[in-house]
Amino acid sequence: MDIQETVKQAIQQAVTELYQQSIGEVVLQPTKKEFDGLYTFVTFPLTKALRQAPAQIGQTIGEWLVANSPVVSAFNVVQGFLNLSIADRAWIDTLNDIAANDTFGQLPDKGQSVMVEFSSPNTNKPLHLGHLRNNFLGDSVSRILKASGYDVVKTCIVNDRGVHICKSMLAYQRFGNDETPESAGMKGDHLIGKYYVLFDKAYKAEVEQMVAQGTPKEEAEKTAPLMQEVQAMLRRWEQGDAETVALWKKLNDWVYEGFAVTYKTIGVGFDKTYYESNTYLLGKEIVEEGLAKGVFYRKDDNSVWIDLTEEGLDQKLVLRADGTSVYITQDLGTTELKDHDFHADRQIWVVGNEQDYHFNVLFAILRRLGRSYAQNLYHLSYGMVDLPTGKMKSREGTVVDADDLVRETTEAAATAADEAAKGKMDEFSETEKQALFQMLGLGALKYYLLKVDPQKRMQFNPAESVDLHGNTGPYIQYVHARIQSVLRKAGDMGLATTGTATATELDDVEQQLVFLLSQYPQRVAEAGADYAPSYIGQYAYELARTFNQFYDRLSILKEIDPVRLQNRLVLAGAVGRTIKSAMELLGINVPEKM
RNA sequence: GCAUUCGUAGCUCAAUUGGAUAGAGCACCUGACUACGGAUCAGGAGGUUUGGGGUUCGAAUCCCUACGAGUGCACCA
Repeated sequence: MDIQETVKQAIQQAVTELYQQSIGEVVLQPTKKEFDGLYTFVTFPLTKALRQAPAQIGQTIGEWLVANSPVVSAFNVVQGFLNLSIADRAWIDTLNDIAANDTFGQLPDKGQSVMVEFSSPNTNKPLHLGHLRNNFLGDSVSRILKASGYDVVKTCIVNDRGVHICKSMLAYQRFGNDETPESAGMKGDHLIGKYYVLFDKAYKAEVEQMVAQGTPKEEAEKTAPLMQEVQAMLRRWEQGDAETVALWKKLNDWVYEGFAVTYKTIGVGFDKTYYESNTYLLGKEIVEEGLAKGVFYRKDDNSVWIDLTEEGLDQKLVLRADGTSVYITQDLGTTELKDHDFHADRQIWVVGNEQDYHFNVLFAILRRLGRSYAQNLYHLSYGMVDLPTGKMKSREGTVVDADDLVRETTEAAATAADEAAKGKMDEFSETEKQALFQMLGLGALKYYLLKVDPQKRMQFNPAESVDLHGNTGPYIQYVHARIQSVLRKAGDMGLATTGTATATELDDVEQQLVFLLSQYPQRVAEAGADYAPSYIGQYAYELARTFNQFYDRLSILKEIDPVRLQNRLVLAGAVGRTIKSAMELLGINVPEKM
């Protein structure tokens, strides 16, 4: 059993014996650095039940613990805070348990499955910075849930049909001259994005001209010839017109080829991909069902609605007067489809917070319809990414392209390595170097986007995102490389780098390191429960930073006492593996050398 | 206008969910290298947690209010 659990039970027993009362769940917090001890028990909440002053309770329980618990070695009381020190022996046992555990951080199987939907791109333009936050979040949350003991299914729903792709198709038809990704020397997604921009320009010019000739702006936007043609094209697509469908397939395939390259580079993938062209007609049967159940109602014009004012929401249209479906109708259908396909115990959507209202409505409708899975749906809503110059706006060309960004961070890592590596990578081949630079660049980028609480809006500062110092991905990667270097050297010296630590005493910073290691499974569980990769990022940084302090204050290989030396090697190994594990939960790889 | 999220050091973010003197990084200043990897470490300076009220042993966190910002309020997706 771990130390924390042992201490909690000892406190419960102490209260029972000393006060003849039982308290509920005992909460321990890490002791603040300026005080002695590693665990703190707050006694204020007990004053009423135990009818004693907080400090007195702390003193009484503390004395009992030192006398009766083998793991508690000392205590001090500050006001209502009981700070507990733990015996070195207990920490060394803990370290050995961790070192011997090949799957440390992997929590027991929960026997439940979770479906995580993320990425979900449109096929009319390449991925940008906002998509990266979405992809990294979805990927990391999937990994964390898996480590938390869930069976995870990663899904993506590609928005491959509709007005937006028709705009690119029309522009390509007009101005494309049969250009291909090969002939243009562009990735397919970028090529199609180019035509999307071209459409927008031509369309705006038309509208402007009409306005100049006296047409009201709103009317011009609707009746501009290009817009009319796009609408006509969408209708032809929906009717299955062969030529239109062929063009649509050709352009979408180019986009998928481009996306595939990006996904491969950033290390993200899916177990199942849905295409909206296959699912956009779903949901109508559910509308029929809702009408029959009286959950929906039909207006005179034949449109179908639901009244959600009781839930604090509005009246919402679920089917148009002409019988066609809207966004929410589709989502009702796809949610049902996903449930049918996988029967997951929970469905999660990683979607930006601009759609908070949409998901409130979606979940409310499914509850009204009495779907058994409706209680287990969760919208992982994340904040927008701003630039130092303000919001990203595709119209104003201030969008940061994902491929460009990954390339730039990789180049920045290469530049930095020239200055910092000082010959450590001399034996690397050119491809090994490139692989390392990409690992570091991506590590910097992923860590930068994941260290912030997902729910919060965040600012993207390009200079900070490629920084290698301080609270960054490469800092943590560096510590891993550093540990591996020490272990390699120890191997060269003929020292055993695995095995059991037999020391009886620990330095403060060693104790602190083992304590941090022991917290890892709990942090994984919390990150899973809150869908918060940021917890893992902060943990990895704290562990790496504490290791650097340990490394600076105490020598490993120059330690003359063989018992202490062995202890430090086991400790370093365990820290290295835990850093690697934590970074994997963020989708970040760590190097052996850098 | 209605709904909703948010406001913490110069900047970017934390704060174990109501606990101790609010912590990190960047930037700035000062120290430590013929090194177990200095892509590091140690120290300094930097705060009325947007303002004002309230709840209690205790508030950045909960409630009210003012101000400021984001997002949503389509028969688009």
